[in-house]
Amino acid sequence: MIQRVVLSEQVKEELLDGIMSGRFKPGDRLVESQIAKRMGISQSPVREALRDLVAMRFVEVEPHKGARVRKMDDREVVEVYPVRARLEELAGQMAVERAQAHIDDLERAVDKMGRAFRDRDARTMAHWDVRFHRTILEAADNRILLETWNSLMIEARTYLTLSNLMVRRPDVDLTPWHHPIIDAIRSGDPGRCGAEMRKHVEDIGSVMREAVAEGTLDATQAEAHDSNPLRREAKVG
Amino acid sequence: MIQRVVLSEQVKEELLDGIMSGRFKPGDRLVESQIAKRMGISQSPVREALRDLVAMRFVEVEPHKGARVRKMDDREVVEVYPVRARLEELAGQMAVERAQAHIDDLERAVDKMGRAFRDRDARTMAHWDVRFHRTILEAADNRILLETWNSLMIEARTYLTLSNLMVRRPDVDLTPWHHPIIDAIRSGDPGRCGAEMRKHVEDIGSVMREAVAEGTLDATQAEAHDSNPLRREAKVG
DNA sequence: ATATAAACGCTAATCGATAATCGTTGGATG
DNA sequence: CATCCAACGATTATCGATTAGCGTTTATAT
Repeated sequence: MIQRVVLSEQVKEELLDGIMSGRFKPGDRLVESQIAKRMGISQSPVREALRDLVAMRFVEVEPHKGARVRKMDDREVVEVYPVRARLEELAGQMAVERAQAHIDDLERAVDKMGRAFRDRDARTMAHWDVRFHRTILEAADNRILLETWNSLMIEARTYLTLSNLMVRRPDVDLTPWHHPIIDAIRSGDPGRCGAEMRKHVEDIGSVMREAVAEGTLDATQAEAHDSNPLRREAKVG
Repeated sequence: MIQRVVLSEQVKEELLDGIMSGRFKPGDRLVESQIAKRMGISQSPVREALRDLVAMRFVEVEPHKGARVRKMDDREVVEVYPVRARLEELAGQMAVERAQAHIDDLERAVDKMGRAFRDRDARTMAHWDVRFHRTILEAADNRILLETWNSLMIEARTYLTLSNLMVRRPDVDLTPWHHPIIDAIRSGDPGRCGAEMRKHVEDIGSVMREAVAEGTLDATQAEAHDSNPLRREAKVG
Protein backbone atom coordinates (compact mmCIF):
# COMPACT_ATOMS: atom_id res chain seq x y z
CA MET A 1 0.00 0.00 0.00
CA ILE A 2 1.57 3.24 -1.16
CA GLN A 3 1.09 6.25 1.08
CA ARG A 4 2.35 9.79 0.98
CA VAL A 5 1.69 10.63 4.59
CA VAL A 6 1.36 8.61 7.76
CA LEU A 7 -1.90 6.76 8.10
CA SER A 8 -2.84 8.32 11.39
CA GLU A 9 -2.74 11.68 9.68
CA GLN A 10 -5.10 10.52 6.98
CA VAL A 11 -7.45 9.11 9.55
CA LYS A 12 -7.37 12.37 11.43
CA GLU A 13 -8.29 14.32 8.32
CA GLU A 14 -11.07 11.89 7.56
CA LEU A 15 -12.56 12.10 11.03
CA LEU A 16 -12.12 15.84 11.18
CA ASP A 17 -13.99 16.22 7.95
CA GLY A 18 -16.72 14.01 9.28
CA ILE A 19 -17.06 16.11 12.39
CA MET A 20 -16.91 19.44 10.63
CA SER A 21 -19.40 18.40 8.01
CA GLY A 22 -21.82 17.23 10.65
CA ARG A 23 -21.70 13.63 9.49
CA PHE A 24 -20.56 12.77 12.99
CA LYS A 25 -22.59 14.71 15.48
CA PRO A 26 -21.68 15.69 19.02
CA GLY A 27 -22.16 12.73 21.28
CA ASP A 28 -21.61 10.18 18.54
CA ARG A 29 -19.33 7.40 19.57
CA LEU A 30 -16.14 6.86 17.60
CA VAL A 31 -15.29 3.20 18.00
CA GLU A 32 -11.69 2.42 17.16
CA SER A 33 -12.28 -1.05 15.83
CA GLN A 34 -15.18 -0.04 13.64
CA ILE A 35 -13.38 2.90 12.11
CA ALA A 36 -10.34 0.72 11.53
CA LYS A 37 -12.37 -1.95 9.81
CA ARG A 38 -14.21 0.54 7.67
CA MET A 39 -10.96 2.12 6.52
CA GLY A 40 -9.26 -1.21 6.07
CA ILE A 41 -6.42 -0.57 8.50
CA SER A 42 -5.47 -1.60 12.02
CA GLN A 43 -6.52 0.06 15.23
CA SER A 44 -3.23 1.78 16.01
CA PRO A 45 -3.42 4.65 13.53
CA VAL A 46 -7.06 5.21 14.40
CA ARG A 47 -6.16 5.40 18.03
CA GLU A 48 -3.46 7.94 17.37
CA ALA A 49 -5.77 10.03 15.27
CA LEU A 50 -8.33 10.05 18.04
CA ARG A 51 -5.70 11.15 20.52
CA ASP A 52 -4.79 14.03 18.26
CA LEU A 53 -8.41 15.02 17.99
CA VAL A 54 -8.66 14.96 21.75
CA ALA A 55 -5.77 17.40 21.93
CA MET A 56 -7.61 19.53 19.40
CA ARG A 57 -10.67 19.25 21.63
CA PHE A 58 -12.90 17.86 18.91
CA VAL A 59 -13.18 14.54 20.67
CA GLU A 60 -13.26 13.38 24.25
CA VAL A 61 -12.28 9.99 25.59
CA GLU A 62 -12.84 8.30 28.89
CA PRO A 63 -10.32 5.59 29.66
CA HIS A 64 -11.68 2.14 28.89
CA LYS A 65 -14.91 3.64 27.68
CA GLY A 66 -13.97 5.12 24.39
CA ALA A 67 -14.18 8.25 22.33
CA ARG A 68 -17.07 10.41 21.31
CA VAL A 69 -17.48 13.62 19.41
CA ARG A 70 -17.27 16.38 21.92
CA LYS A 71 -20.29 18.43 22.64
CA MET A 72 -19.78 22.11 23.10
CA ASP A 73 -21.89 23.03 26.06
CA ASP A 74 -23.57 26.38 26.30
CA ARG A 75 -21.06 27.67 28.73
CA GLU A 76 -18.17 26.94 26.45
CA VAL A 77 -19.91 28.47 23.46
CA VAL A 78 -20.17 31.75 25.29
CA GLU A 79 -16.85 31.67 27.09
CA VAL A 80 -14.71 31.57 24.01
CA TYR A 81 -15.61 35.03 22.77
CA PRO A 82 -13.93 37.15 25.42
CA VAL A 83 -10.75 35.17 24.88
CA ARG A 84 -10.96 35.43 21.11
CA ALA A 85 -11.69 39.13 21.42
CA ARG A 86 -8.49 39.85 23.31
CA LEU A 87 -6.37 37.70 21.05
CA GLU A 88 -7.76 39.34 17.95
CA GLU A 89 -7.43 42.77 19.47
CA LEU A 90 -3.75 42.08 19.88
CA ALA A 91 -3.56 40.66 16.37
CA GLY A 92 -5.24 43.73 14.95
CA GLN A 93 -2.77 46.02 16.62
CA MET A 94 0.21 44.03 15.50
CA ALA A 95 -1.02 43.33 12.00
CA VAL A 96 -2.02 46.74 10.74
CA GLU A 97 1.08 47.38 8.76
CA ARG A 98 1.63 43.94 7.25
CA ALA A 99 -2.09 43.50 6.58
CA GLN A 100 -2.02 46.32 4.04
CA ALA A 101 -0.66 43.86 1.52
CA HIS A 102 -3.59 41.52 2.11
CA ILE A 103 -6.51 43.89 1.80
CA ASP A 104 -7.44 42.24 -1.49
CA ASP A 105 -7.59 38.87 0.21
CA LEU A 106 -9.73 40.28 2.97
CA GLU A 107 -12.17 41.86 0.56
CA ARG A 108 -12.41 38.70 -1.46
CA ALA A 109 -13.15 36.72 1.68
CA VAL A 110 -15.93 39.13 2.59
CA ASP A 111 -17.31 38.88 -0.92
CA LYS A 112 -17.34 35.08 -0.84
CA MET A 113 -18.95 35.23 2.55
CA GLY A 114 -21.74 37.39 1.19
CA ARG A 115 -22.37 35.03 -1.70
CA ALA A 116 -22.44 32.06 0.63
CA PHE A 117 -24.98 33.85 2.79
CA ARG A 118 -27.24 34.39 -0.20
CA ASP A 119 -26.86 30.69 -0.99
CA ARG A 120 -27.76 29.84 2.63
CA ASP A 121 -24.50 27.91 2.78
CA ALA A 122 -23.29 28.20 6.36
CA ARG A 123 -20.36 25.90 5.81
CA THR A 124 -18.81 27.94 3.04
CA MET A 125 -19.61 31.11 4.88
CA ALA A 126 -17.77 29.87 7.95
CA HIS A 127 -14.83 28.90 5.78
CA TRP A 128 -14.37 32.40 4.40
CA ASP A 129 -15.17 34.04 7.68
CA VAL A 130 -12.38 32.14 9.34
CA ARG A 131 -10.12 32.84 6.41
CA PHE A 132 -10.69 36.54 6.92
CA HIS A 133 -9.71 36.43 10.53
CA ARG A 134 -6.84 34.06 9.97
CA THR A 135 -5.36 36.39 7.38
CA ILE A 136 -5.09 39.09 9.99
CA LEU A 137 -3.78 36.70 12.61
CA GLU A 138 -1.06 35.62 10.21
CA ALA A 139 -0.19 39.18 9.36
CA ALA A 140 0.42 39.80 13.05
CA ASP A 141 3.47 37.59 12.57
CA ASN A 142 3.48 36.01 15.99
CA ARG A 143 3.50 32.23 15.86
CA ILE A 144 2.38 31.76 19.43
CA LEU A 145 -0.54 34.06 18.90
CA LEU A 146 -1.55 32.19 15.77
CA GLU A 147 -1.23 28.77 17.37
CA THR A 148 -3.14 29.88 20.41
CA TRP A 149 -5.92 31.23 18.25
CA ASN A 150 -5.96 28.07 16.18
CA SER A 151 -6.32 26.00 19.31
CA LEU A 152 -9.73 27.52 19.91
CA MET A 153 -11.37 25.48 17.12
CA ILE A 154 -12.54 28.70 15.55
CA GLU A 155 -13.69 27.07 12.34
CA ALA A 156 -15.98 24.58 14.02
CA ARG A 157 -17.37 27.23 16.31
CA THR A 158 -17.96 29.69 13.52
CA TYR A 159 -19.83 27.06 11.59
CA LEU A 160 -22.00 26.44 14.61
CA THR A 161 -22.60 30.16 15.06
CA LEU A 162 -23.54 30.77 11.48
CA SER A 163 -25.75 27.76 10.99
CA ASN A 164 -27.56 28.61 14.20
CA LEU A 165 -28.02 32.19 13.13
CA MET A 166 -29.23 31.16 9.71
CA VAL A 167 -32.06 29.29 11.33
CA ARG A 168 -32.83 31.67 14.13
CA ARG A 169 -32.46 35.00 12.32
CA PRO A 170 -32.53 34.13 8.63
CA ASP A 171 -32.33 37.76 7.61
CA VAL A 172 -29.28 38.70 9.67
CA ASP A 173 -26.09 38.69 7.64
CA LEU A 174 -22.83 39.05 9.57
CA THR A 175 -20.85 39.72 6.41
CA PRO A 176 -20.95 43.52 6.54
CA TRP A 177 -19.68 43.45 10.10
CA HIS A 178 -16.24 42.92 8.61
CA HIS A 179 -16.06 46.19 6.73
CA PRO A 180 -15.06 48.37 9.69
CA ILE A 181 -12.06 46.15 10.18
CA ILE A 182 -10.91 46.59 6.62
CA ASP A 183 -11.39 50.34 6.97
CA ALA A 184 -9.34 50.31 10.14
CA ILE A 185 -6.54 48.47 8.42
CA ARG A 186 -6.63 50.98 5.59
CA SER A 187 -6.30 53.76 8.15
CA GLY A 188 -3.08 52.19 9.37
CA ASP A 189 -3.99 52.97 12.98
CA PRO A 190 -3.07 50.03 15.21
CA GLY A 191 -5.26 51.15 18.08
CA ARG A 192 -8.28 51.52 15.86
CA CYS A 193 -7.68 48.23 14.14
CA GLY A 194 -7.33 46.39 17.40
CA ALA A 195 -10.43 48.03 18.77
CA GLU A 196 -12.47 47.10 15.71
CA MET A 197 -11.32 43.51 15.87
CA ARG A 198 -12.17 43.27 19.52
CA LYS A 199 -15.55 44.87 19.07
CA HIS A 200 -16.34 42.61 16.13
CA VAL A 201 -15.66 39.48 18.12
CA GLU A 202 -17.45 40.74 21.18
CA ASP A 203 -20.48 41.55 19.06
CA ILE A 204 -20.56 38.02 17.74
CA GLY A 205 -20.28 36.91 21.32
CA SER A 206 -23.40 38.89 22.15
CA VAL A 207 -25.25 37.21 19.32
CA MET A 208 -24.29 33.84 20.69
CA ARG A 209 -25.30 34.81 24.18
CA GLU A 210 -28.74 35.51 22.80
CA ALA A 211 -28.82 32.15 21.10
CA VAL A 212 -27.92 30.42 24.33
CA ALA A 213 -30.51 32.42 26.23
CA GLU A 214 -33.15 31.36 23.76
CA GLY A 215 -31.99 27.78 24.04
CA THR A 216 -31.79 27.29 20.29
CA LEU A 217 -28.25 26.00 20.27
CA ASP A 218 -28.88 22.40 21.08
CA ALA A 219 -31.36 22.11 18.28
CA THR A 220 -28.89 23.51 15.79
CA GLN A 221 -26.00 21.55 17.13
CA ALA A 222 -26.76 18.05 18.06
CA GLU A 223 -29.87 16.23 17.17
CA ALA A 224 -27.51 13.40 17.87
CA HIS A 225 -26.79 13.79 21.51
CA ASP A 226 -29.08 12.02 23.86
CA SER A 227 -28.18 11.25 27.40
CA ASN A 228 -30.44 8.23 27.46
CA PRO A 229 -28.43 5.42 25.91
CA LEU A 230 -31.45 3.20 25.59
CA ARG A 231 -33.14 5.45 23.14
CA ARG A 232 -30.20 6.35 21.01
CA GLU A 233 -26.69 5.07 20.82
CA ALA A 234 -24.90 6.30 17.78
CA LYS A 235 -22.43 3.90 16.36
CA VAL A 236 -20.10 5.21 13.77
CA GLY A 237 -18.14 2.97 11.48
CA MET B 1 0.44 -5.93 36.87
CA ILE B 2 -1.81 -3.75 38.97
CA GLN B 3 -2.19 -0.18 37.83
CA ARG B 4 -4.38 2.67 38.99
CA VAL B 5 -4.10 4.76 35.87
CA VAL B 6 -3.36 3.97 32.26
CA LEU B 7 0.27 3.35 31.49
CA SER B 8 0.52 6.04 28.85
CA GLU B 9 -0.47 8.56 31.48
CA GLN B 10 2.25 7.39 33.82
CA VAL B 11 4.78 7.59 31.03
CA LYS B 12 3.64 11.09 30.22
CA GLU B 13 4.12 12.20 33.81
CA GLU B 14 7.52 10.59 33.92
CA LEU B 15 8.70 12.26 30.74
CA LEU B 16 7.18 15.58 31.68
CA ASP B 17 9.00 15.50 34.97
CA GLY B 18 12.21 14.70 33.15
CA ILE B 19 11.77 17.62 30.82
CA MET B 20 10.72 20.10 33.48
CA SER B 21 13.52 19.12 35.79
CA GLY B 22 16.04 19.53 33.03
CA ARG B 23 17.07 15.89 33.08
CA PHE B 24 16.08 15.81 29.43
CA LYS B 25 17.31 18.91 27.72
CA PRO B 26 16.01 20.59 24.59
CA GLY B 27 17.24 18.70 21.57
CA ASP B 28 17.59 15.40 23.40
CA ARG B 29 16.17 12.51 21.49
CA LEU B 30 13.36 10.53 23.08
CA VAL B 31 13.61 7.08 21.57
CA GLU B 32 10.44 5.05 21.97
CA SER B 33 12.07 1.67 22.23
CA GLN B 34 14.64 2.78 24.76
CA ILE B 35 12.12 4.48 27.01
CA ALA B 36 9.89 1.43 26.75
CA LYS B 37 12.70 -0.91 27.68
CA ARG B 38 13.81 1.24 30.57
CA MET B 39 10.31 1.36 31.99
CA GLY B 40 9.67 -2.29 31.31
CA ILE B 41 6.69 -1.80 29.04
CA SER B 42 5.94 -1.95 25.34
CA GLN B 43 6.29 0.84 22.84
CA SER B 44 2.60 1.65 22.47
CA PRO B 45 2.04 3.57 25.69
CA VAL B 46 5.32 5.40 25.20
CA ARG B 47 4.22 6.39 21.76
CA GLU B 48 0.94 7.72 23.05
CA ALA B 49 2.64 9.66 25.79
CA LEU B 50 4.94 11.25 23.24
CA ARG B 51 1.98 12.22 21.12
CA ASP B 52 0.38 13.90 24.09
CA LEU B 53 3.56 15.79 24.81
CA VAL B 54 3.65 16.92 21.20
CA ALA B 55 0.17 18.33 21.65
CA MET B 56 1.42 20.07 24.76
CA ARG B 57 4.33 21.33 22.69
CA PHE B 58 7.00 19.95 24.96
CA VAL B 59 8.14 17.54 22.30
CA GLU B 60 8.39 17.58 18.54
CA VAL B 61 8.41 14.64 16.17
CA GLU B 62 9.33 14.29 12.55
CA PRO B 63 7.66 11.36 10.83
CA HIS B 64 9.96 8.37 10.61
CA LYS B 65 12.68 10.25 12.41
CA GLY B 66 11.47 10.34 15.95
CA ALA B 67 10.86 12.62 18.87
CA ARG B 68 13.04 15.10 20.63
CA VAL B 69 12.57 17.58 23.40
CA ARG B 70 11.47 20.76 21.83
CA LYS B 71 13.75 23.70 21.85
CA MET B 72 12.20 27.06 22.50
CA ASP B 73 13.85 29.37 20.05
CA ASP B 74 14.47 33.00 20.90
CA ARG B 75 11.58 34.15 18.83
CA GLU B 76 9.14 31.99 20.66
CA VAL B 77 10.48 32.99 24.04
CA VAL B 78 9.70 36.60 23.26
CA GLU B 79 6.48 36.09 21.36
CA VAL B 80 4.61 34.48 24.18
CA TYR B 81 4.51 37.53 26.41
CA PRO B 82 2.18 39.76 24.42
CA VAL B 83 -0.26 36.87 24.22
CA ARG B 84 0.02 36.08 27.90
CA ALA B 85 -0.35 39.75 28.72
CA ARG B 86 -3.70 40.02 26.98
CA LEU B 87 -5.02 36.80 28.42
CA GLU B 88 -4.03 37.79 31.92
CA GLU B 89 -5.41 41.27 31.46
CA LEU B 90 -8.75 39.68 30.70
CA ALA B 91 -8.37 37.32 33.62
CA GLY B 92 -7.56 40.18 35.94
CA GLN B 93 -10.68 42.05 34.92
CA MET B 94 -12.90 39.03 35.27
CA ALA B 95 -11.36 37.74 38.46
CA VAL B 96 -11.36 40.80 40.70
CA GLU B 97 -14.42 39.87 42.66
CA ARG B 98 -13.88 36.16 43.07
CA ALA B 99 -10.16 36.64 43.74
CA GLN B 100 -10.92 38.45 47.00
CA ALA B 101 -11.41 35.08 48.61
CA HIS B 102 -7.96 33.97 47.51
CA ILE B 103 -5.83 36.88 48.62
CA ASP B 104 -4.33 34.71 51.32
CA ASP B 105 -3.28 32.17 48.72
CA LEU B 106 -1.75 34.88 46.60
CA GLU B 107 0.21 36.32 49.47
CA ARG B 108 1.44 32.93 50.50
CA ALA B 109 2.59 32.25 46.96
CA VAL B 110 4.52 35.52 46.91
CA ASP B 111 6.05 34.66 50.24
CA LYS B 112 7.19 31.24 49.08
CA MET B 113 8.52 32.83 45.93
CA GLY B 114 10.63 35.21 47.97
CA ARG B 115 12.04 32.40 50.09
CA ALA B 116 12.87 30.39 47.00
CA PHE B 117 14.69 33.38 45.59
CA ARG B 118 16.81 33.66 48.69
CA ASP B 119 17.54 29.95 48.36
CA ARG B 120 18.52 30.47 44.70
CA ASP B 121 15.95 27.82 43.84
CA ALA B 122 14.55 28.76 40.45
CA ARG B 123 12.42 25.66 40.17
CA THR B 124 10.50 26.27 43.35
CA MET B 125 10.26 29.92 42.54
CA ALA B 126 8.73 29.13 39.17
CA HIS B 127 6.30 26.79 40.83
CA TRP B 128 4.90 29.44 43.14
CA ASP B 129 5.04 32.13 40.53
CA VAL B 130 2.85 30.06 38.26
CA ARG B 131 0.62 29.19 41.15
CA PHE B 132 0.08 32.89 41.79
CA HIS B 133 -1.00 33.54 38.25
CA ARG B 134 -3.03 30.39 37.97
CA THR B 135 -5.01 31.33 41.06
CA ILE B 136 -6.16 34.48 39.33
CA LEU B 137 -6.83 32.67 36.07
CA GLU B 138 -9.02 30.21 37.94
CA ALA B 139 -10.83 32.96 39.76
CA ALA B 140 -11.77 34.40 36.39
CA ASP B 141 -14.02 31.36 36.07
CA ASN B 142 -13.71 30.92 32.33
CA ARG B 143 -12.63 27.42 31.36
CA ILE B 144 -11.59 28.35 27.86
CA LEU B 145 -9.44 31.15 29.16
CA LEU B 146 -7.79 28.83 31.65
CA GLU B 147 -7.19 26.08 29.12
CA THR B 148 -5.80 28.53 26.62
CA TRP B 149 -3.45 29.95 29.18
CA ASN B 150 -2.39 26.48 30.26
CA SER B 151 -1.58 25.59 26.67
CA LEU B 152 1.20 28.15 26.70
CA MET B 153 3.49 25.96 28.83
CA ILE B 154 3.73 28.77 31.33
CA GLU B 155 5.43 26.69 33.98
CA ALA B 156 8.28 25.57 31.75
CA ARG B 157 8.75 29.05 30.39
CA THR B 158 8.72 30.66 33.81
CA TYR B 159 11.36 28.23 34.97
CA LEU B 160 13.48 29.19 32.00
CA THR B 161 12.95 32.87 32.67
CA LEU B 162 13.83 32.67 36.32
CA SER B 163 16.84 30.43 36.00
CA ASN B 164 18.18 32.67 33.28
CA LEU B 165 17.61 35.76 35.35
CA MET B 166 19.22 34.16 38.38
CA VAL B 167 22.41 33.77 36.40
CA ARG B 168 22.33 36.98 34.45
CA ARG B 169 21.09 39.36 37.16
CA PRO B 170 21.58 37.52 40.44
CA ASP B 171 20.38 40.49 42.43
CA VAL B 172 17.09 41.05 40.60
CA ASP B 173 14.13 39.51 42.39
CA LEU B 174 10.83 39.46 40.51
CA THR B 175 8.89 38.58 43.63
CA PRO B 176 7.87 42.12 44.64
CA TRP B 177 6.53 42.71 41.14
CA HIS B 178 3.45 40.82 42.25
CA HIS B 179 2.41 43.19 44.99
CA PRO B 180 0.69 45.76 42.78
CA ILE B 181 -1.56 42.99 41.50
CA ILE B 182 -2.62 42.04 44.99
CA ASP B 183 -3.27 45.69 45.77
CA ALA B 184 -5.35 45.99 42.63
CA ILE B 185 -7.43 43.00 43.62
CA ARG B 186 -7.95 44.50 47.05
CA SER B 187 -9.19 47.68 45.42
CA GLY B 188 -11.86 45.66 43.64
CA ASP B 189 -11.40 47.69 40.45
CA PRO B 190 -11.50 45.36 37.42
CA GLY B 191 -9.86 47.87 35.10
CA ARG B 192 -7.00 48.45 37.47
CA CYS B 193 -6.52 44.77 38.14
CA GLY B 194 -6.47 43.92 34.46
CA ALA B 195 -4.06 46.74 33.78
CA GLU B 196 -1.69 45.59 36.51
CA MET B 197 -1.75 42.03 35.28
CA ARG B 198 -1.02 43.11 31.75
CA LYS B 199 1.75 45.44 32.81
CA HIS B 200 3.28 42.75 34.98
CA VAL B 201 3.48 40.25 32.15
CA GLU B 202 4.68 42.83 29.66
CA ASP B 203 7.42 43.84 32.07
CA ILE B 204 8.60 40.26 32.31
CA GLY B 205 8.48 40.20 28.54
CA SER B 206 10.86 43.15 28.47
CA VAL B 207 13.24 41.34 30.77
CA MET B 208 13.24 38.38 28.44
CA ARG B 209 13.76 40.57 25.42
CA GLU B 210 16.91 41.81 27.08
CA ALA B 211 18.04 38.27 27.75
CA VAL B 212 17.56 37.38 24.13
CA ALA B 213 19.34 40.51 23.00
CA GLU B 214 22.28 39.59 25.19
CA GLY B 215 22.19 36.08 23.84
CA THR B 216 22.32 34.49 27.25
CA LEU B 217 19.33 32.27 26.76
CA ASP B 218 20.95 29.39 24.98
CA ALA B 219 23.51 29.03 27.70
CA THR B 220 20.85 28.85 30.35
CA GLN B 221 18.64 26.60 28.39
CA ALA B 222 20.30 23.89 26.46
CA GLU B 223 23.83 22.87 26.86
CA ALA B 224 22.40 19.81 25.25
CA HIS B 225 21.38 21.03 21.86
CA ASP B 226 23.90 20.70 19.13
CA SER B 227 23.02 20.81 15.48
CA ASN B 228 25.99 18.67 14.56
CA PRO B 229 24.91 15.09 15.14
CA LEU B 230 28.45 13.81 14.83
CA ARG B 231 29.65 15.66 17.84
CA ARG B 232 26.75 15.04 20.12
CA GLU B 233 23.77 12.80 19.84
CA ALA B 234 21.85 12.60 23.05
CA LYS B 235 20.24 9.26 23.62
CA VAL B 236 17.82 9.03 26.45
CA GLY B 237 16.70 5.77 27.89
C1' DA C 1 40.81 11.60 -3.77
C1' DT C 2 36.01 12.31 -5.01
C1' DA C 3 31.69 11.15 -6.34
C1' DT C 4 27.96 7.86 -6.83
C1' DA C 5 25.43 3.82 -5.57
C1' DA C 6 24.25 -0.18 -2.83
C1' DA C 7 23.64 -2.13 1.61
C1' DC C 8 23.15 -1.93 6.38
C1' DG C 9 21.35 -0.50 10.94
C1' DC C 10 18.36 2.14 13.58
C1' DT C 11 13.95 3.63 14.47
C1' DA C 12 9.25 4.72 13.69
C1' DA C 13 4.80 3.13 11.78
C1' DT C 14 1.73 -0.40 11.48
C1' DC C 15 -0.18 -4.72 12.34
C1' DG C 16 -2.74 -8.68 14.59
C1' DA C 17 -3.52 -10.71 18.90
C1' DT C 18 -4.22 -10.71 23.92
C1' DA C 19 -5.37 -8.74 28.43
C1' DA C 20 -7.93 -5.57 31.11
C1' DT C 21 -11.98 -3.05 31.98
C1' DC C 22 -16.60 -1.47 31.77
C1' DG C 23 -21.64 -1.74 31.32
C1' DT C 24 -25.26 -4.75 30.90
C1' DT C 25 -27.94 -8.67 30.98
C1' DG C 26 -29.89 -12.48 32.98
C1' DG C 27 -30.47 -15.45 36.67
C1' DA C 28 -30.63 -16.70 41.44
C1' DT C 29 -32.26 -15.33 45.82
C1' DG C 30 -34.89 -13.08 49.24
C1' DC D 1 -41.45 -8.46 42.43
C1' DA D 2 -37.18 -6.26 43.73
C1' DT D 3 -32.23 -6.80 44.50
C1' DC D 4 -27.79 -8.44 44.20
C1' DC D 5 -24.17 -10.82 41.82
C1' DA D 6 -21.89 -13.42 38.18
C1' DA D 7 -21.00 -14.12 33.57
C1' DC D 8 -21.04 -12.08 29.03
C1' DG D 9 -20.21 -8.97 25.27
C1' DA D 10 -18.22 -4.93 23.67
C1' DT D 11 -14.35 -2.00 23.51
C1' DT D 12 -10.20 -0.13 25.00
C1' DA D 13 -5.32 -0.65 26.55
C1' DT D 14 -1.32 -3.05 25.90
C1' DC D 15 1.74 -6.21 23.90
C1' DG D 16 5.20 -8.40 20.71
C1' DA D 17 6.36 -8.78 16.07
C1' DT D 18 6.60 -7.13 11.29
C1' DT D 19 7.16 -3.67 7.76
C1' DA D 20 8.81 0.48 5.92
C1' DG D 21 11.58 4.79 5.86
C1' DC D 22 15.57 7.42 6.72
C1' DG D 23 20.54 8.30 7.48
C1' DT D 24 24.93 6.62 7.31
C1' DT D 25 28.40 3.85 5.95
C1' DT D 26 30.67 0.97 2.88
C1' DA D 27 31.79 -0.42 -1.64
C1' DT D 28 32.80 0.78 -6.26
C1' DA D 29 34.09 3.34 -9.99
C1' DT D 30 35.96 7.46 -11.97
